[in-house]
Amino acid sequence: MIKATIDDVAELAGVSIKTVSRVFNKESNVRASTREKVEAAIAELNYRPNLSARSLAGNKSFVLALIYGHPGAHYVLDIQEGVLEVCRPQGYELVVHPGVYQDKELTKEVTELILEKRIDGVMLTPPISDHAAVINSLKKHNIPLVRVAPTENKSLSPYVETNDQESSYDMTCQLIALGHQRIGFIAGHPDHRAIGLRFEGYKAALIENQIPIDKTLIEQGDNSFESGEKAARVLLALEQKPTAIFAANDDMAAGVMMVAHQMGLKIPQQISVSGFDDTPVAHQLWPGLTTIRQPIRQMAKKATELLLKQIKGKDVQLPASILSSTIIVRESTGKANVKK
Amino acid sequence: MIKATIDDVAELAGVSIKTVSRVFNKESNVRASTREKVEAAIAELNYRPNLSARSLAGNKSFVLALIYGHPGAHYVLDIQEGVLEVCRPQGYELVVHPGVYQDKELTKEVTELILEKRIDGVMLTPPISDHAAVINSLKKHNIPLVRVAPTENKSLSPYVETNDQESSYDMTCQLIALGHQRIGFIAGHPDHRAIGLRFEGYKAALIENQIPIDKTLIEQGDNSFESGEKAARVLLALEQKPTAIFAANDDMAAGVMMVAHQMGLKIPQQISVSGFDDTPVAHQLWPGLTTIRQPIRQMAKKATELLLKQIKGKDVQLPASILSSTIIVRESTGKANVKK
DNA sequence: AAAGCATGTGACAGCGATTGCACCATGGAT
DNA sequence: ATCCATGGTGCAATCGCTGTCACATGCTTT
Repeated sequence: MIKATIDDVAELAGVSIKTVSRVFNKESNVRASTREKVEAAIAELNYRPNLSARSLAGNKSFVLALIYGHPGAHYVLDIQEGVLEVCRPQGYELVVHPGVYQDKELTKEVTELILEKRIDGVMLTPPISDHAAVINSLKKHNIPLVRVAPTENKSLSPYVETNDQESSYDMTCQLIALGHQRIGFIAGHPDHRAIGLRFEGYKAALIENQIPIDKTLIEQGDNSFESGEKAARVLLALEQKPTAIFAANDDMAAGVMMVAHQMGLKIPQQISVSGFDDTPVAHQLWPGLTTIRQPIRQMAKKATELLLKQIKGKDVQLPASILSSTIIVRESTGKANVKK
Repeated sequence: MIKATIDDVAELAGVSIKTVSRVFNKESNVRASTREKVEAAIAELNYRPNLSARSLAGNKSFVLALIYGHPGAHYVLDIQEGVLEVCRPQGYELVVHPGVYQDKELTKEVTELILEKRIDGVMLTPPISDHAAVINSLKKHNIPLVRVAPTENKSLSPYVETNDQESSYDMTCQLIALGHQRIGFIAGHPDHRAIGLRFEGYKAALIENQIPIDKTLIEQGDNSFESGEKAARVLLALEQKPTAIFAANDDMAAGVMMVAHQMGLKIPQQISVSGFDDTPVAHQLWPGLTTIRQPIRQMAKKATELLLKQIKGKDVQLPASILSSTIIVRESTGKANVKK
């Protein structure tokens, strides 16, 4: 099956190639009857335009780039598949690029990629969605940009986000409602600003409930399992142990559970644990981890729509949509075990 | 920074564009002095050929496709990044396509993708590496193909694989050495043939050690955590319980551990558990899961090299390289607790 | 009835590379 | 001295599409 070209279609339909082009690109000023003729010819020949020719002539590539940091394989893959789901049907292809936030070369890497591949639009995921140098370079080259969950300079580009802060506020309130007063918090990696908001939610809930914020209950993690373990060892060695620990992501929460198990603490009877992200590990742990699920795929889909709109020259309004996360209650949280 | 074209380079170097093209494509019959002049001009202008133009004229796309099934996010992402690491420096881009093995449309989907995007080469990962219809279609269209861990029709294309069977043989032997005689096995999803080999390794080890194969100790799973749970409930309810359970992947092993915990069985004192894959969950479980680590990224890199060789018209010899997996011993396995 | 204006369509020139072929040196074989 | 491979180089066509612009056509408007 050799591919038909625009000339074949034009000949079959008895029009010029320009008209075929117009029909294919849904331009206006084509008579309905002509359009139908052309469409029939397209269908009959199973015509697909040659992408390279299109790009070359039109100076577009029909390729989007997804620059991702590494907040976890499921997150990345979910985003990736969400993007594909939206962009493929619209004739756009996706190129992925794993980037390291701390890498000095990142900006150069991304810029080269964009220039060489003539990328039409770029999506940035956390933590790179807050990478100022990358964003600036993209803006300078005038590349349409959309960001997932940025926390800074939100006016620089359209974006999508979730109500992380609110969710962690809710989660904290829920723990308080279970009778917990000493709630430990393990913060995420400082580079990853979106995760930082989770800490704000925690604080807000304590304040709202007039529980003093005790700095000894707050540990800095870096999103890794190991950092969760380390923080848990500190928190659970306190004279006045917390009765609950809220980790800013599931991996760190898993670390907490590991330490609790090793110390022979019963979850949730002696210590409640909750996480954030609802990664698969959350329900594979024992007991199941109470956590917060983000609508990752939806965010990606929404973001892709915003990006394509920009590319097509439509105005995109800020601020972009906020999608809601959900608390998933499992067995790792329970009533506080307060000594009388 | 506006991109230089081949004409700019030719002018600066004082040669024709044809010669620039020859230099860039490392063709022969260029005088060394000319080559140097051109290379200097390329460097000075920071010239990068326009991909679209190259594709159009040369009828190549410089794009590879990775068609992946879903054996787990880490596996997929590892493969993906391994491929990128090799193909990018050689000027090839990657397009990813999540495919569902059971999807009737998969072959059509892949074929369309290949035809529309003029993909230069395709990589298939398990379980799609054994999808006969997809492979046939690719062969029919004469697209260079490489497969990761195929189990059937290995002569159809170059491939890479690991010694899954041998590793699970080793793992089983190790359990036997710890005194286990009743070793349960939870098999993987039947579509995923590579995982099937793991069962063969288990059987071989038993036979070698003259332990009768007891069908009641063998359960069918489907790679999911839940199927591991279900299988474990059956195995651990047996009158003659196994003293160890070997699951064909980590997720199922995690399910086993969950059930064991729920039943109050101590791991590994009362029941040893081992998995396969060394996914992150393996060391986040408590106790840490003894498992087998595959060199996923290396496989991807090797496979990409094989693919690019084919594309460039070099002969690739079968069979392809076998990379070794490693047993990772953690705390979930221990001496058998045999009743006297 | 003439002018003006949208609407519909096609001819043709690129886009920036590759590729086939012609051409010119050069040096060894005859 | 002549011829012929052979290495080295350039001209011009080509890939399949889009964008510009000119040109028809049919309808209002005066």
